Amino acid sequence: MAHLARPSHRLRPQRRARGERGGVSGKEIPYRFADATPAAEVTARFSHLEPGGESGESLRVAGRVMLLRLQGKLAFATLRDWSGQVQLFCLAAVTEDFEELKRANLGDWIGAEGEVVRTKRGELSVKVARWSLLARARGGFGDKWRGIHDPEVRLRQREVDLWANEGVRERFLLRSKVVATLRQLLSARGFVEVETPVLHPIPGGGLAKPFITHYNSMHSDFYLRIALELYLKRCVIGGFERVYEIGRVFRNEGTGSKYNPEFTMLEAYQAYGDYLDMAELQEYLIAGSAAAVTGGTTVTFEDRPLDLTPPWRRATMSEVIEEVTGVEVNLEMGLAELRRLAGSLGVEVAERFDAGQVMTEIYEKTTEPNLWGPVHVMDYPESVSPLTRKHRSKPGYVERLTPIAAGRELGECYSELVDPVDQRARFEAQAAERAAGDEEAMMTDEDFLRALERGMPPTGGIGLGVDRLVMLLTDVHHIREVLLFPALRPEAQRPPEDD
RNA sequence: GCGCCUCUAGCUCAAUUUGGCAGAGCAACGGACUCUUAAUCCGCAGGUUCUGGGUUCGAGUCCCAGGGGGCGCACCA
Repeated sequence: MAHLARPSHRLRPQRRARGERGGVSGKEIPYRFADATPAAEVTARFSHLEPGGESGESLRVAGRVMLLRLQGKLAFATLRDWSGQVQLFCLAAVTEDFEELKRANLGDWIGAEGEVVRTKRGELSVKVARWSLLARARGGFGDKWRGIHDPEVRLRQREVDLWANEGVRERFLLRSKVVATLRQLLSARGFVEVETPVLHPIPGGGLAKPFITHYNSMHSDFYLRIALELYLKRCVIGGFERVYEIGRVFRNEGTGSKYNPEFTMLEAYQAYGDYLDMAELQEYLIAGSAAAVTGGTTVTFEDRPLDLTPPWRRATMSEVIEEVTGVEVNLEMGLAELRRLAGSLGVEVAERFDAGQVMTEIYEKTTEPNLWGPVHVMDYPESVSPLTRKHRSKPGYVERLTPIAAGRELGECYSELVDPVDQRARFEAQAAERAAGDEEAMMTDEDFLRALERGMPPTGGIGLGVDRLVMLLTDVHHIREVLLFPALRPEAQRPPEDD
């Protein structure tokens, strides 16, 4: 925000002018305000009260003053709590400390007690007999009609955004419902929720650059987890046949409209299942979340309808590439031909890429953003999937499938690699990649290999990007809109206030 | 990291395409008002136009540099 750079003494006249109404300061702030009725409940319970009607029933409400309409010996305040809004109707002859109440600031928290009435103009109100100031608000909270649009304030001072701007609280409430719904849906299928370490001695389970931290008492560096996978698989080996975790993972990457360095991942593993079983589970979770928060399985995204009703179409990577580009692409044609095709499609590929990496690059650049879907894209090349089991019938491919909706990858489904010998070979291939300069390649995890040697049954796994799912369901196009406190550059040093 | 855009009152925004006294609404402050709904009305304040430099008789406006912010690209989910 531009004015942060301005010397503070220039701001002082305005700072002084704001929030300086003195009267309410005489009120003592109580330690509690019990038994408040939520505004939404007041609205519902007295919906049949006629204009001008008096309910004869007194109750207490509490919330934040959003608007004040002062009218001499009358005053109206719009009070907002978590559930909704209700009007306070204050009369000089009825309301204790009436003159004090008129000096409330916008943003103040107030608790009030009085009879529920409906005004002559039809607004359901609490006719305030007694009231308490619960908190004073100081500082500019934006235009009362248009709110605050400065992204710098909205994101760095999210508490302001949450109450000053329409729809923001609702979006985060919806996010909470989505997460709760995912837990219910998984629980209904017998999945057990566990919590695994965030600090990893070796970052595994995905391809990404990790954050490094230091554990003093162990005199060694640890990594913030980039995935949940390896510990969850060890739970399966230990006998948790259906297990999941919803947790934060961390990847040392730039930010963007779809990227935040920490994000919330759901991973679930199901013994005796394969990637097709997991595709069904994905649909169940995604469509179930949509139904829980929107009432249906068709959502609107970017003004286009998106029907998430299961079952979704399944198509191979080769099929969808050909549909979108008109060009046939597959591993069988070999590295040289794949490179030639990539060039003709305008896709740049690194020197060290093998056939599978080139094919995946072509898919991600040309095809995925153009798949409205929803569709499950299946049969990925083996070289880009080091923890996935080889395809049962197609050499060079693995049993991996990604649910795509609105051109976005929402998650992953796998037939998990359960063979310790194969797994060791994949780790060694990754080590070679790493030696060749790929910072995202995996490190060999001997603990995990030893676990696999204890015996892992055929297992299906899924990953689901919770943030992206919420974006899809709320029709927002920046991940910051679904993260309460997104990663931001540290705030510019503000000159000290000298008053 | 590279490209494009942007920065005016506490907030939201104006300020003749092509330089000519920096404005409005809301908020704040003082006042009026017993049924308001972004209440209304009267009054009063509030500005280093992000910073620094340049061109010019004159710069919010044009040029250069720096800073904050946004959006694309790239790595990634």
